Amino acid sequence: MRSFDQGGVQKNSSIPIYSQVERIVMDMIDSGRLSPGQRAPSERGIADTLGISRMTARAAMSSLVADGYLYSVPGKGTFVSNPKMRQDLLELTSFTQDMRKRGLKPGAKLLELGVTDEAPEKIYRALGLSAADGLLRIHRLRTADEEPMCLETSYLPKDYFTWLLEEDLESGSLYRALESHGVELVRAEEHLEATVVRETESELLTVRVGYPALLIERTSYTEEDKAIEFVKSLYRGDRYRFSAMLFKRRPRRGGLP
Amino acid sequence: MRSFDQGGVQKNSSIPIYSQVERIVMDMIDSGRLSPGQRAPSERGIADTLGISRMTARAAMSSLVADGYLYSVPGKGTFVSNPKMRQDLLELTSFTQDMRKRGLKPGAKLLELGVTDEAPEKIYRALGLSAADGLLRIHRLRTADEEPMCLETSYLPKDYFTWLLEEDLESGSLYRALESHGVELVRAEEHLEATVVRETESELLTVRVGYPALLIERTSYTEEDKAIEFVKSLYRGDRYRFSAMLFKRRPRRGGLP
DNA sequence: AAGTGGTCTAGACCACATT
DNA sequence: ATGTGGTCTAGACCACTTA
Repeated sequence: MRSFDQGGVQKNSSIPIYSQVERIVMDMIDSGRLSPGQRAPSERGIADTLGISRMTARAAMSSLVADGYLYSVPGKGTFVSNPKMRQDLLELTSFTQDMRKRGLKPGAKLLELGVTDEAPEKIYRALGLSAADGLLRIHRLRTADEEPMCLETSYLPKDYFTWLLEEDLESGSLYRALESHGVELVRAEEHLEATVVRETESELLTVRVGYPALLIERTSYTEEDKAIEFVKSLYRGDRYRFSAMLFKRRPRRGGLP
Repeated sequence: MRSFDQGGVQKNSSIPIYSQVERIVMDMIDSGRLSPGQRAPSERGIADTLGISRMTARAAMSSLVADGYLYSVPGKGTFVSNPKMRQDLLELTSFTQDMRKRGLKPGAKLLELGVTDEAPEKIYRALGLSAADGLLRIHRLRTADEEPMCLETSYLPKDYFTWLLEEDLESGSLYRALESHGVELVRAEEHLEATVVRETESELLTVRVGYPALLIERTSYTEEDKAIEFVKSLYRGDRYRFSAMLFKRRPRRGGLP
């Protein structure tokens, strides 16, 4: 357990001990002191060195296994995963974060911000509203490195978010604005389909009519499963690529042995 | 804890108790005895009724929370998630399974099956091979309800899979064939982008040139992180829609309080 | 024989919600 | 005051791998 000598955990911190242990192990991975394929400290080793219970050490390691950073082999140990496998390929991010992660500078040009009564019925349904409810519509051209990337139209229930009309949505992220008002989106359902650029969109995206484009519809939810936002985004096909990691479903046992 | 009266757990089964509890709770959800939004049995309640430790009951419930079937609210209880939230929207499936899930009848027309020396360098890299290695190429037109759905080209390392040349890949699934030979793919990385149908593809997909299409590239891996298969699929834009569920990354605390 | 992850127990204290 | 999930402890037994 030499590798653990340097750091310890604070037992009376507001941060759970297992979280502190997760961080310690992640730091070992990120700093390269633990390489892919290499064996991570054992649960008992961590517990002894840090003076904590094995179950607490195990909670930390299990969490890292669940997130794909480590994998465990019964009888042998816990090992560091291949980096490719632990890429967060399906994280809920804002356009701003997404572009930054791709190494591009995000930007926005506000095209429309207002209240509307007319929207496809699908949108009311996604937000759990009736056609009588008002909607806030935010229409923006999103840029990456100052070049047009996508056309984005967001819909939110008007009643809760009228304050958004006062917000600066060109320089700041909509998600940041929501969070600073205590609204946190934790889940989203996305549907992607291929389409082509139409005349009204052609000029704004600076590509010719008929150019390939990715149409993404996203419905975002809070922790309490309340739908807050419906976004329709039209990405230039030549500039945007969507990545995902798929996993085979873990069979849930418990039937007949 | 009335709701638990009927079933019990077998303490000496080879199936872990927490797995049995997971199954019991899932059955309550699937059968409708527990509805979305409703409170699930408490950890202590489960423990008392089934005569197990609370930590074991908690392991079951935490697992169901992690998988999105339940969500917990500290101080209040654990509740059944909205069904939409627990759809396995990003499961690794074969074309065959995917179409069946969409209620369509899958089919395949074998266009080419053979060994090749010439493939884009990207494919060798994805499979961890060198250009000197031989590749198996399977080119198929995939249909759904007898209508063209996508053009699919699969590449596999030749050395391990020459037996595939004898396989019936029109009526059967490639994944099924692999599994029956002990090769199980458990993870895949997918990249999606919008494109348009070109002349060579137009006739096979029975859509005109310039029609929107979704290009999907998938690299599939075994449990041991060995890349087995690279697939390039061109889906008709009007027939195929890709769905995904995104989650906000759980912040990993542990820095300064 | 020693070490490992996987499972399980019977308690405990906390912050928070509800009543 | 009671019940809830969240965290933590100090043990235990098992099946497995490695030496």
